[in-house]
Parts: sequence; C-alpha cells; structure tokens
Amino acid sequence: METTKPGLTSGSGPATERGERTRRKLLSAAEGEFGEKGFHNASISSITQRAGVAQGTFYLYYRSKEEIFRALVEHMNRTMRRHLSEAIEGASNRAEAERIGLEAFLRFCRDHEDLFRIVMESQFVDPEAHRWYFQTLAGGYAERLRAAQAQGEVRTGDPYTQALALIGIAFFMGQRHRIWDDSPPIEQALETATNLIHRGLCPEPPPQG
Amino acid sequence: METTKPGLTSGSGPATERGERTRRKLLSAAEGEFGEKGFHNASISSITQRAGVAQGTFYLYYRSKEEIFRALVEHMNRTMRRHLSEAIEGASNRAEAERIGLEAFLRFCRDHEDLFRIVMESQFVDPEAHRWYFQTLAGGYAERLRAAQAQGEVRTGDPYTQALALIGIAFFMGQRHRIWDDSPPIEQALETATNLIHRGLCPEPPPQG
Amino acid sequence: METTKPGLTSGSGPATERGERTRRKLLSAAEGEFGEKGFHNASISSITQRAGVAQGTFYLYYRSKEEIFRALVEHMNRTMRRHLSEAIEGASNRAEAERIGLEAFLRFCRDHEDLFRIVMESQFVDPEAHRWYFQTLAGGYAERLRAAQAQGEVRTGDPYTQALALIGIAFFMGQRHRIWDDSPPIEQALETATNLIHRGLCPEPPPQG
Amino acid sequence: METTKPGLTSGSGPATERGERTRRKLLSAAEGEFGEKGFHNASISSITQRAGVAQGTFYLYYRSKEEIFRALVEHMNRTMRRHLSEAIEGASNRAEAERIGLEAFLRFCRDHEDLFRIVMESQFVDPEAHRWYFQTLAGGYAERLRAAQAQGEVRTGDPYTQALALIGIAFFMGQRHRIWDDSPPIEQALETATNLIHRGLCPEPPPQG
DNA sequence: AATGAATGAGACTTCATTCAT
DNA sequence: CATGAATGAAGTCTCATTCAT
Repeated sequence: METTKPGLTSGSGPATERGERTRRKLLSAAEGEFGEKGFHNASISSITQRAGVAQGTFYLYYRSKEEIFRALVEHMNRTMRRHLSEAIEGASNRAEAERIGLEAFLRFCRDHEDLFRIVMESQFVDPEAHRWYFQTLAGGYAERLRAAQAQGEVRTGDPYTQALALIGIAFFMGQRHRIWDDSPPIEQALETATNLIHRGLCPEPPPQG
Repeated sequence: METTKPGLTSGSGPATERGERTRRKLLSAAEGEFGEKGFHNASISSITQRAGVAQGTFYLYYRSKEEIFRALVEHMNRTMRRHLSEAIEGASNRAEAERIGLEAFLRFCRDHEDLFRIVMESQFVDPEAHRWYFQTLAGGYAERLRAAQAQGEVRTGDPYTQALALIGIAFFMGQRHRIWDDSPPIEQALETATNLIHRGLCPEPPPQG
Repeated sequence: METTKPGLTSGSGPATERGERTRRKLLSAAEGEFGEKGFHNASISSITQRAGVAQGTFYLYYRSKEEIFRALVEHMNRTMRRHLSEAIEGASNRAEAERIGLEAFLRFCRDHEDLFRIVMESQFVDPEAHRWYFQTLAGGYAERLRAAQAQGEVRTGDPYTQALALIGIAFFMGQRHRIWDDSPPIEQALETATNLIHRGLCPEPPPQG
Repeated sequence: METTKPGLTSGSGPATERGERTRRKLLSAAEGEFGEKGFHNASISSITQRAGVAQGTFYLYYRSKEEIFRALVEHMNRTMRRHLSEAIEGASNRAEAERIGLEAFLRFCRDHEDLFRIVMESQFVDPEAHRWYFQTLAGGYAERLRAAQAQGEVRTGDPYTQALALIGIAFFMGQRHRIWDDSPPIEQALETATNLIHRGLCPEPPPQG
C-alpha cells in the first residue's frame, strides 16, 4: 500500500510557483513543530498555524502526518550528505577527512537540532524511512572506507561495519551535545574522539628509540 | 508536576504480597506493550488486558502512563548493568573486557528487544530518564576506563568522552541487529568492531624488522 | 474483515445490567437520529446527546457509526417479522392473511417511520445488511406462498418472485404513506391493493349466469 | 434557500456552445460518480476530474452538489418516461402493454444502473425531487389505467393506487436485479410477475366445462 | 485490593465552496 | 469561460484517567 520507497516521494500537490512556496512553508513549519514537540505531540493544526495557512491546505501537499514526516527525513538526508561531502572535500587523507567530517557533523547537529531529532525519532515513527536513512549514509561512508583501505590508509575489516561504528560514535556524540547538559567544549570532545577513531583504545606504543 | 528523580520512584501502591504480584504483572505487560507498539501506540487498556487485571487497577500502582514507562527504563538500567558487570567479571585486562562486554551487550539486546527499544524511545518520551540512563551507564564505564588509563591499558583522553563513543558504537550496532535486515553474523561484526575499538582506524604498523 | 454476517453481531461492550441499559439508550437514540436525519447527516455526538451519555461511551458499545446502523437494521428485521407473524396468525386462509398482513405492515410503517427509513437507506449504507434484510423477509414469505400453492390457494409460479412482488407493493405503499402527502385514507388504498393482489389487473369475469 | 421546483431548474451558467458541452460533461461525470459512490461519498472534485475540468468550473454551472443531483433525477425522469412510452407504443391492449412495459423497465434498469440508483437515493438526498419523480410517473401511469378501466380492460379501483402498486413491483424487481445476487433469468421473473399482475394471487378458476 | 463503566478533550482528516488570477 | 489554490467547519474516533461499587 503505502510502501512508496523513500527517495522517490517528494510530495505531490499544487505545482505552481505559489504552490511551491506553500509547500516550503509547510515543510519548514513541520520541521520546527516535530523538532520541538516530537511526532506524537506535534499537531497538524499547529503546523499550519506556524505556516500561516488553513488546516485544509496541509492536505493539498501531504497526504498525512506520516508523509510530511518522511519528507523531512529525506530532506535531512539530502542536506546532511551534501553538507558533509562539501566539508571533507578538501581533506588530503582519510585521517583528516575523519576529523573534519566529525566536526562538521557535530556542528551540523547543533545547528539543526530539529532535523537531528526527527531522524532519531523516525526509528519509532517510520522504521522504513529510518533504515533507508542510515543505510544510505552508511553505504556512502563504507564506499569511502573501502577506497581508503585499498590505499592502505585504513585498517582492513568489513567497511560497512566500520562505517556503522563510526556513524554510531558520531550520532551518539551529536546527541550528547543536543540533549545533555554535561557536554564539554566541542573541541575537547572532538580531540578525544578523533584520537580514539584513529588509534583505537590501545595505548600508544612507547616511542621507539 | 513534581519531577521525581529517576532512581527514586519505584512505583507505589498496595504493598501486600498480592499487590506485589500485581505490580510485577503490570510491569511485565507494559514491557511487552511498549516494546511492540512504542509508547504512543501502546494503551493502558492493552496493558491491563495483558496483565489480566481491570483497567482501574493500573492506577493503584502507577500514577500515569509516563510513570510506568520510567519505571521500565530504570528496570532496564539495573538489569543491563548487572548483566554486563557479571559478563566482564572474569576479564583479565581491559581489552578483553571490551570484547566480552560488547558481545554480551549485543546478545542482551537481541534477547531483550523490548527493553532496548524502550530505552531508545525514552529519549522522546522522558528525556530526563533517558539522560539519567546514559549518564549512569557512561559514568560507570568512564570509571573503568580511567582506572585502565592509570594502569596504562588505555590511551589517554577524557574517559567520559571515550565511554560515550564506545557506548555509541555498541548501541548503534545493537540497533542494527534489532531493526535492520542486513546484519551479518554477530561474530563478524564483533570482530571488525573490536578491532576498531582496540586499534582505531589506523592501519597496522608494518611489521618491524 | 468486517464481514460479520448480520444476524450474528448483536453488539459487544459492557455486559452488566447498567451496560445493557446504556446500550438500549444508545440504540434507541440512534433510531431517532438516523430516522430523522438520515445516515450521513446523523452524528455520533447527536446520538450520545440524545442518549444522555458522553461521546466516548458510544464506542464502548459499537465500533462505528456503521455498526450501530446495522444493528438497527437487524432490530427492525426481528421486530417487523414478529409483528407480522402475530398479525396473520389468526387468518383462516391465504387471502385473508394477505389482507391482514398488508394492513399490519402499513400500520407498522406508520408507527415506526424511523425504522422504515433506516431499512430503506441501508441499501446505500450497508448493501449487505440490506440484502440480508430482504432475503430473510422474502424467504419466509415465499415459504408461506409455497405452502399455499400446495393447498391450491395461490396461483402457481416461483414463490420467491411472488414474494418479492408482494413485498415491493407493500414497501412502496408504505413509503407513499410515509413521505408523500397525497396519501388517501389507509383503508381505501388497502382495498384497491388487496384487490389487485388477489385478482390481478384482469377485470372480473362477468358474473356467470 | 429558495426551493426551485423540480421541472424548472435545468442548470444555468454559460450558454455558449462550448458552455453547453461543458455542462453535459459535468452531468455525465456526475451520473457516474453518484451512481458508483452514492451521493455522500461522491465528491465534487472527483466529478470535475472525471469531466476533465477544474474544480471551480463546476460552480459556473451548478450552484451546489444538491443541484446537480436534482438535475440528474430530472434527467432520469425524462429519459425513462420517453423510453417506456416508446416501448409500449405498439401494444395492442393493456395486458400486453403491462408486460412489455415491465420488461422494458427491467432492461432499462440493468442498462442504467447509475441513474436507477440515483433515483432511489434521491429519497434521502432530496425528498422533494423524489416525490416529484414518482408522482409524475404514477400520474401518467394512472392516466393510462383509468383509460383502460373505461374500456373494461382493467379491474375497477383507484387507478392511482393501482399505479403505485405496479410501480412498486417494478422497482422492487429492478432493485433485485441490480444489487442482489440471487436473481433468476429476467424472463422467468417476468413470467411470474406478469402473471401476478394480470391475474392476482388467486388460483386460476378450474377450467369450465 | 479490585472492578469496569463512564468521561471528554483533542486529534486527524475530508470536502463543499470561494476567489484571485 | 476557466483555473486551481486556499479555506475552515464539522465529523469520527481514541484513550488516559476517574469514580462509584
């Protein structure tokens, strides 16, 4: 039935210029609403109020609360991947790319709290979209790791699992910075994490003399 | 209203033997219900049905839907920490403890899907309980890492951040095994992840000699 | 899914004495509401108001607007059949039974306008229930006609079709008396119709001399 | 507001050639939509889609959903009466006319399910139009019966009531063939019904002699 | 200690109709 | 003559919670 694969649905409805504007207003309003209240406590009527349109207008653009939520997950996917791609573009090696990428990620999370929360919550609202989100992300990441492995820049091992572990670290830290109040300055956390990512938990070998 | 700190509320209500039995039935029913349907789609009436008691009875033991959810998060916290402690008890060093701990964790997740899901969802249902859950966990973990650092078994760095990164890896992998369909055999994932945890992403140094 | 055969569903919900009373209040309120406004213009909230209960109470007894409607159709079926059976009980032959039955029917319609309307509307609201209603009715009727045919009291022919034709006459006349304003006194219409039923359109044969 | 008498409204709006074409498209689309879904489940937007025009266009031709529905009832009235008139034109006597008329009617119902349904539903949507429909029909029918009575071809009695009874039979049978699944071949039903109409329920008199 | 009927606020969604273009 | 985006009222249904027994 409703198994429209994510990545394919981009919202139907009115297609004129004005319509496009309205859709954007709705999407952005929904981002704020879902981000602040969570899916279940968000209400369509609140979304339309934020967007400055009548309630009925919503359904001209999205068939349901679920659908706009999914659209938001896709939006986040596109936005974040583009952002990260651009950030690590100039990195000269994998190690640097990791560091830059993690930092860009953490900053992105801080600047887009709502989207971040939506992606996390999608796990409970639309598992399919959630899976799609992370498989897409991990797939791209794994590709880079595989290439780096080929170049001898990364330790051998299943690149997909490696990607997952790294994404796990990133999201978990992103979360900490988002909802916990004990977060240290971002730079310090970054330092420790990057270190761990590069060298693992093992102590440095004593300098060889 | 009064935000009873987690760790303090353990459910009030009738205190007789029979009462105790009823509370346990409710808690266990709630575990299944929340685990299967998620907080918002779970219903008190379903919980009481599963527990085999009348609807009104619920409120003799828990003041609200939120309260029993929180009780479950605490339950999971206690259960998992005890389980992990026991698992890593016999480890002879930190490295081994990491490996055993991760494996125990993944198996625990697989065997207690409902609790796992509840903990993840607590982020959106009761952020305070969620924070408490992870701070407790990370605190204990960091303590062990600090000790290991002192012994030279673990790379220096903020142990709390290290703990967070490791927990991030573990939960992310747990999740993958729970809801994704692409999960490889647990052993293989374990191998790659453990490797990464120990040595990081850096390639092995070329054999010296 | 929802193909519960009519005649089987009698409404679930609370089963105590008090519950039974509430169900009856609801059913009777619904009868008035549907009868006056028709299915689509009737509202659950109006029904519950008439019944003097809260809106939510409705759903303790009936799963949907459709379900209570169907219950009403069944109610009408039982009530009318019992009523007609009793009316024609004392008839000494088929001809008399026809007359008495038609009269009883017309009076019943006049006294239960709401139920009558509901049965007619069921055609558009719940075709299955509608079909069931008339097949049941026609089945019983045909049985009697078949018996009468055997006794030589009724002209030969498919008794089911005969029953249908007679029911058609009755309902059509019932309708006329319900919603048209040109209805003549019931006795006169009865006279003509009975005549037609007995002898058909053919003119009486000239008295044989 | 102002209850324009049926028979008078035929739809206003643009009067050019093109306009006329659009009106016809709308009417025909509405016939399909109402026929398939019923008045309340039909939607203007669906009608305009079927007609291939924009939603707003609808209101250039009909003031409301009710108005186009009524227009359809009138359309059916005209169409059916013309059809029946033509069918019974060549009948040499009343008896034959009855038979031919009933058959033509049943076939017409089968071929115009949508219109038939609309007429039946008008009872609940627009009782005035419904009454008008049948009074018109019964009036013409009664006229013919009166004439036949004068010629001694039909049993005496109030011709209007007779007409009603006959229409009742016809519509009931039409319905059976439309929505029930137990309908026998049309010819057989016709045979029994015609017989009943002509001779009534009374058994044939024993052959004289 | 338990029951279970009753409550009522609130959510999503539909759709006839309007109006600026 | 036509368009189609926007409106907003209204309706069905769910469910956490209460309370009389």
